[in-house]
Amino acid sequence: MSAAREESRVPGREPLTAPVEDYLKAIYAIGRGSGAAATNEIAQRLALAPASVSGMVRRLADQGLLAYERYHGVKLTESGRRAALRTLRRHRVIEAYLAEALGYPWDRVHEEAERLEHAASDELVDRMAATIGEPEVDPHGAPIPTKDGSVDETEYTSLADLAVGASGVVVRVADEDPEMLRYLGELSILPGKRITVRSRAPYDGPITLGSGRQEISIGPALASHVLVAPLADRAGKRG
Amino acid sequence: MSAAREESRVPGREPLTAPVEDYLKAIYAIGRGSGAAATNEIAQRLALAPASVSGMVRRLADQGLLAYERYHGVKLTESGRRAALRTLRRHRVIEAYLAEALGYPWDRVHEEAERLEHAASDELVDRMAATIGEPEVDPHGAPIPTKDGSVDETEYTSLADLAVGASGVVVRVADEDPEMLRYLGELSILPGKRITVRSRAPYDGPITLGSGRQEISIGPALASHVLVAPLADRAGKRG
DNA sequence: GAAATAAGTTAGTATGCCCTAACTTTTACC
DNA sequence: GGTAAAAGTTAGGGCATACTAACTTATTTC
Ligand SMILES: [Mn+2]
Ligand SMILES: [Mn+2]
Ligand SMILES: [Mn+2]
Ligand SMILES: [Mn+2]
Repeated sequence: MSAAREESRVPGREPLTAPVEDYLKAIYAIGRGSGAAATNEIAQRLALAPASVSGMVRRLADQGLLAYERYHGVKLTESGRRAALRTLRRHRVIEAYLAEALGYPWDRVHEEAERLEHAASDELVDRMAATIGEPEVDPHGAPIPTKDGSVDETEYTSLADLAVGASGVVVRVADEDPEMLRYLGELSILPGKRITVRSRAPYDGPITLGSGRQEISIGPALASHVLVAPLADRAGKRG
Repeated sequence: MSAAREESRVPGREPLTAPVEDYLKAIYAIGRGSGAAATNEIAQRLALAPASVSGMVRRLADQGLLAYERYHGVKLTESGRRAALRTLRRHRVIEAYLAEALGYPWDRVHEEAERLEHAASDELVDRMAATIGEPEVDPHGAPIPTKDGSVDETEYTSLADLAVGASGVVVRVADEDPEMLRYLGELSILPGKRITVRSRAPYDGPITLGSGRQEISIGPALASHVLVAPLADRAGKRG
């Protein structure tokens, strides 16, 4: 009868499980900028059956991490967003630390971080960040959320969308596919690299790029995974 | 009907879960030197109900990790022992790395390692070990198993068992209780320290130690958690 | 060696997270 | 705006891991 005897249901006090953290990250990534995330999209990202997502999403909504409207997708609550960003910070600090302090190649940090992000304490993550000089981006150029939960949400243009003749600086590449990362490395399409779109063949044809003094040609599927900060240069943006 | 269609039951190929790894470590620790581990003792170490241990132990035996005789405890099989030592290596390398490379205080490495040991890949652990110069012991003096699964199993004397007048070098202290570790640190009872037993009061009374040029007095409960390598010195071992 | 105690097991239940199959709701299209 | 396709949910399981309560086996004690 006394309230003190009841299950103490302070939401957000108990540590989240690894699956829960991965759901929140996925939902954050899909709905970045407050959009809603669809069940099927979550399922695809996490390689789960849609039915599994329906179940989990309901539990997360009960815990106050999501706003869920049946048949209409989910959105992170403020509490869910904070949790997502905490995991994202862990993930990216760990990636940066592995690359910087332990010589991990950039194509293998993601997989390792995907597990460690659920096991590392805040203190460890903070020590890692301090040791490598508080980096602002991970090895793939993704911004690292701060401890207080803010993050740069600038939306960049993909190389696939950059106009012919335009130039940009590579700011970020997709981090999940090791083979793709190795290939980008070979082409030295790396964060910081300046690139100009020379031509684009029709019907999803190859995109020819000027990078340094070489000319390289990539498909649009690859180009779409490279984000650039456009530069206003001689060629302008007409295309 | 074809054997190839059957569930492929190659034992020891699928990665072990965190609980399983912790069971194996506990069983190894209890039965070090091939003794058997009792259900209640496993339960106590892992802070679980004995009934839970009965259940888990059966599954582990089915997987070939344990030899289990109902009502008579368990022993690690060769495969179980290998798995236990792999986890132990991870745990101890991680502890050493946290202390050495990230400035973690020795009283907090254990808890962090207890989680990371299940998430770190072999490659990460090997890189950590290489980075800090392939240490042979963790920060509490426990020997680090090698990659091929061998480990120094020397049994040391506890300070509680050292004869009055005898001296020894501290080789290892219990690693689980942070408060105890902080206290030992204050007393500078650390691995490498040379200590002489000056006197021992009866009825579990205090043990007086000479350490450096100071004299300190500790209870037998604490002394039992400090392992020493006895020195044959002037005082000898009579006591 | 029988009774008392300690140790260990089984039965039954819970929770988290996943699955497939069958159903319902939404949406897209003519 | 009715129907087909797509998207999403529910129903019904499975497995791993834990718990408590009740029972069984082993050990200790007199
Ligand atoms: Mn990543
Ligand atoms: Mn993850
Ligand atoms: Mn430890
Ligand atoms: Mn552990």
